[in-house]
Amino acid sequence: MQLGEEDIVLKTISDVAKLAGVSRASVSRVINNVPTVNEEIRKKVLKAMDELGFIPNVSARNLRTKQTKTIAVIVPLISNTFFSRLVQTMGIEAEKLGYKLLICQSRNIEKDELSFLDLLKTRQVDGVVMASVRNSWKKIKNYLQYGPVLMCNESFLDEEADIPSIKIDHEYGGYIAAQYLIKQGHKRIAFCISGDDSRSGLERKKGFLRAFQEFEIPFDESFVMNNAFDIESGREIFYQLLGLHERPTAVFTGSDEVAVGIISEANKNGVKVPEELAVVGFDDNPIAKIIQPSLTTIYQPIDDIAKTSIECMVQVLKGEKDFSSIKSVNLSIRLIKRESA
Amino acid sequence: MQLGEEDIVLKTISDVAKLAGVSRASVSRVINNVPTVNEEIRKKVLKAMDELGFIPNVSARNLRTKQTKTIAVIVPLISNTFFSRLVQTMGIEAEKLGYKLLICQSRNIEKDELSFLDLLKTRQVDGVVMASVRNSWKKIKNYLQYGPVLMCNESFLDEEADIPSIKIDHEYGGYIAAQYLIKQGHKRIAFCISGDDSRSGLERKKGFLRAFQEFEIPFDESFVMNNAFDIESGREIFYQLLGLHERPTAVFTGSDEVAVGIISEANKNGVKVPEELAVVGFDDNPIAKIIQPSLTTIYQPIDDIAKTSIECMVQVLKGEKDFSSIKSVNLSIRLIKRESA
DNA sequence: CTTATCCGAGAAATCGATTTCTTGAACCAA
DNA sequence: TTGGTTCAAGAAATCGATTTCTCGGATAAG
Repeated sequence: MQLGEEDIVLKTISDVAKLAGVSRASVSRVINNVPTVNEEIRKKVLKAMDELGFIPNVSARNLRTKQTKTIAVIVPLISNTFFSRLVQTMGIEAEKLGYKLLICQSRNIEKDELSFLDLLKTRQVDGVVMASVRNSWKKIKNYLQYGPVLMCNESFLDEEADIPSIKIDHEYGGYIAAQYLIKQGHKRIAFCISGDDSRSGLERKKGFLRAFQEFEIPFDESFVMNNAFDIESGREIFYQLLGLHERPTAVFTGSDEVAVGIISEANKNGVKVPEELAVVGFDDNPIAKIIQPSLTTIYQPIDDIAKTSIECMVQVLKGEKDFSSIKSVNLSIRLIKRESA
Repeated sequence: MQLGEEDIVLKTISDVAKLAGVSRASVSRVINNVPTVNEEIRKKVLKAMDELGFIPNVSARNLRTKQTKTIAVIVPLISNTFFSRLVQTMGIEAEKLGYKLLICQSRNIEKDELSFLDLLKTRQVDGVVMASVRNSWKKIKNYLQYGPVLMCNESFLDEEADIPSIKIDHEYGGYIAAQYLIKQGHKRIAFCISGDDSRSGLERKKGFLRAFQEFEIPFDESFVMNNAFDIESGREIFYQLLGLHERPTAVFTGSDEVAVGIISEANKNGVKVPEELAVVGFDDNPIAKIIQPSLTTIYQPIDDIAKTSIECMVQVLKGEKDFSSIKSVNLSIRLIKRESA
């Protein structure tokens, strides 16, 4: 028993009704601002609520109204700066619109991802925004019947996948990065990806390869570097690049962190950036300007992605928009030229 | 009406009971693994649940059990790397212990902070971890009657504040930073703080000043830099430092980001670090190793702080520990010497 | 063989709101 | 005066679980 616990008696709507001398229904009407309620009754109820320090029990309301005013967002891990920025803006936007944001970290584990989607089934959240997808379309599809699921900066390669997505054009991002490097005379360009189950990574690769095709340059699959997701993995990749029998003259990473890890290690090993190794990142993270040489990268409108996703989800939840009518949107990106390439 | 919405009929415990030919109570017993339930009944219920694809409604359970298995954590903004790391670990730890973590961003707004504490009153969360505090002890105190509130890396200067805190010793951190710089011969050292309502910042300042006293060096209050919280503000502070009539030879910041902003701008302006301006950070963020020159900083055991906070909260919520019996803990920190000082 | 005890499962109450249904007063028209 | 509307407010049902209460059968003790 906690100290003072016995003193706390949470007041219910019935207590308020009794004190005000009205019915529970009337109290509920006052709480929910039903306009037809008589001014005198409203006053009595308000006074009673105030006297008792009444606070409505949200679980009871959730049960009855079948909604929780909560949106879940699934990300791999939140400490990655892209995701922390994304989730920060989503949280603020959700708050503004009267919703709570439940942040779920899947750690890229398929099973965990699904267990977070279960929040929909168990009615703990009203909708889910997936900023990370590892499961197949077939698995995800099943959840759509329980509530709206929105993709955020991710999508399915699967042609038949029919789900809206708020994202940037990753394919185009890969394309302009490769094009820029090729035009600077590079022919051996490495490509970094977090894993072969990264949807956005694969799309970037698609665009990347398209540029190679367009310029009729062959691409060597051994130049694909896996497990690239943070500074530390960037460091390791630098050494892998060194070890390749034909060393690439440039590298394109799916995140600024990886790029920074590579540059940092290059600096330590006396490999000159960009002369001996050009580096292009992705995101335009604050460290892109800090690192020396500063990082050429592809700017992503994170706040836009976040805001649009939440706005869209809330519109659906409020019934202002039909889920099936949501159009996927591609937000624009651009190459930011700095010193590293 | 959404497509297919009319098809979804969520099954309830009554449906399961009917199909299995048992009472609702028995179904509930099976769900909650009550050991006394007959094996045959258990099987029938399990089979029925499976057949119907039954998923329990959590709002109903929450209402009845008066708990939500959710912990709220209040942070200023999540994109700050310290807080994103903190919250990442908290989230994973909470998940492990069967709890959800609701991340609340106060943006250092007092009113918002209180409105998140209201989640306790409305029974939307079982407990609150405050990793950011702007309100006075008097205000916070009122919420303790509604559930456990734990401080995380923050505390009240107010002597009578009686609330447990899992934190590092900020005072000591400020002390060792100042001591280190003073021993290197610095006498004019600037001190950065996010604002004069930052509890942890004020504690660091206390320790910082203690070192000055110990070495009998006067401290000039004009060397206190306010509004220091991210890279950008670090940049601005660099120029403020330049503008001081007697330029400091060293600066101690409350976060690595601020330090990095200062160093970055120093590099651009040809001010040599550490020769002309020594810099000491706080946290040991990954960028501390990346920046050139690398950053001397004070290591904080973020994961420890996060894990301990959540473990502690869960123990209280599970009734394994009495809230009033929780002891505040000070986790150890240490100076990491690199090139910037 | 009878009575006391135990125990598992069903019946019913409960959590605290919202929402539907019902009622009676007020008002108007015939 | 009577019958028909209208409408605000009260009564009761409802959301979907958990938990307490109750009961009857099985077992043990006398």
